Amino acid sequence: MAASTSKPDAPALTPAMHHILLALLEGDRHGYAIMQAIEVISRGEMRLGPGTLYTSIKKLLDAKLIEETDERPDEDDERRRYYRLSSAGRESVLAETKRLSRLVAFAHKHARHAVFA
Amino acid sequence: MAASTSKPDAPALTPAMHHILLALLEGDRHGYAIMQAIEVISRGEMRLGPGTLYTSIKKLLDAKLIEETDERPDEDDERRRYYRLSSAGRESVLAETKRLSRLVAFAHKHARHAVFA
DNA sequence: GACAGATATATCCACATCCGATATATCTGA
DNA sequence: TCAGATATATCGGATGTGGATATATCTGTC
Repeated sequence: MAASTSKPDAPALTPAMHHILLALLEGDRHGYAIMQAIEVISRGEMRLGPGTLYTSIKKLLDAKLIEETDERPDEDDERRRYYRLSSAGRESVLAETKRLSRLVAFAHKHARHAVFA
Repeated sequence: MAASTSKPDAPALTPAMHHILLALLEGDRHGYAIMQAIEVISRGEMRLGPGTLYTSIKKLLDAKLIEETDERPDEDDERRRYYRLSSAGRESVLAETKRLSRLVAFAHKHARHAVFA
């Protein structure tokens, strides 16, 4: 992955990592819920298998873009491990959003007669 | 790559393939020029090495998302091989743009106080 | 005309990423 | 009690990426 986010040496996001951060932008979630949220957010166009999901979570933890939280809702399944965005993770996903919005703008500029949602 | 474009069984685009199609949306180009255009379009955040570049071009040709053209400017370097978007390639890059614009909109919706370019 | 450096395509290999299968265990509802 | 969904985790194979290398041509300069 050659792409890097806006910060000088911010770790580049893979598509899987990007989607996980997006899911957490909406609120703290545990792994399995992140997987389901990604399917909803992407309208079923992005699906993470358990392999990609948990290895990506591990890498995001190592990069300190997400943190595991102690807080959990009442009557919760004790197997669940909850994650939240760190401030670096928030910056990272917003930088990636900015990067993608430039690509979208570029496509708009050069595509005539195209309709976008 | 689990993501698929809007068409029922359209081939999923890797980030490298996506950027190549974007470069060709601007106009017909040869391989090396595609590489340079991607660097400009992405503001240096995406760089394809020759390995990724030429293997991705080959896959796009196989998938019939791009075609090699005979037409070339006068006084041209004969080593160059020019490519253009097929109509399927055009649909594909616009579908990918639509997909990404939804992710951008999602991030906007859930990020407060964030500024986007 | 010789030369350097950018241009241009192409392939190889190592590494990163991704996906499905598998494993294990718990929760929920019938 | 049982089935199926939930939940985390790891493994191996397949795919994607990036840098090194190779070869050759073009351009400008001395």
